Amino acid sequence: MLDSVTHSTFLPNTSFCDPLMSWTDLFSNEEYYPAFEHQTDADSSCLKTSGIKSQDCHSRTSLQSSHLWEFVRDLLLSPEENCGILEWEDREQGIFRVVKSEALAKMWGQRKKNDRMTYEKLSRALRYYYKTGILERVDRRLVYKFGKNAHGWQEDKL
DNA sequence: GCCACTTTTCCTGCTT
DNA sequence: TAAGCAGGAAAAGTGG
Repeated sequence: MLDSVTHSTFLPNTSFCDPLMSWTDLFSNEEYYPAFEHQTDADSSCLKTSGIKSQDCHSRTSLQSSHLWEFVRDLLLSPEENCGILEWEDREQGIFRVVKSEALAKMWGQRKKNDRMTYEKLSRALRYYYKTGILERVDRRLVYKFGKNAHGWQEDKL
């Protein structure tokens, strides 16, 4: 069964659209760039590009998902937008890695309107998903795996 | 207002 | 030794 949140919005060549003027627009705003001083110019450029791109989008996107795991999933399914913040380790098994932990936390914080969000807090929330089967533990740092209760991440089910 | 669920916050301990 | 990550406990937020 398709996940209504994801599928229509991450088809190839589908422009990213930010629903709440959320993170992409926020990152296109210079006010938010100081938070990314630790990142490379390439990262900032990528984020800024995403924001510009979002302005002419045509459809609502999944990044309005209310749950953290959906937010993470949607970033993974939108490689143009995650700017290398997340990447698949094993796409078929649902194993992924957080490459830029601080950037991910910042995005989530913007999404939740919480500028005190850190990766430490975000990762704590992710670890709670182990209990519910949405995520499975992988014994490697910054590596997670979608569990049996996670949906919408499988390529052949999109 | 209550309840269930999710997320946030703080803290401690472990690993790299 | 320091920094980063994992997990326990409790509080806060949210929606039904």
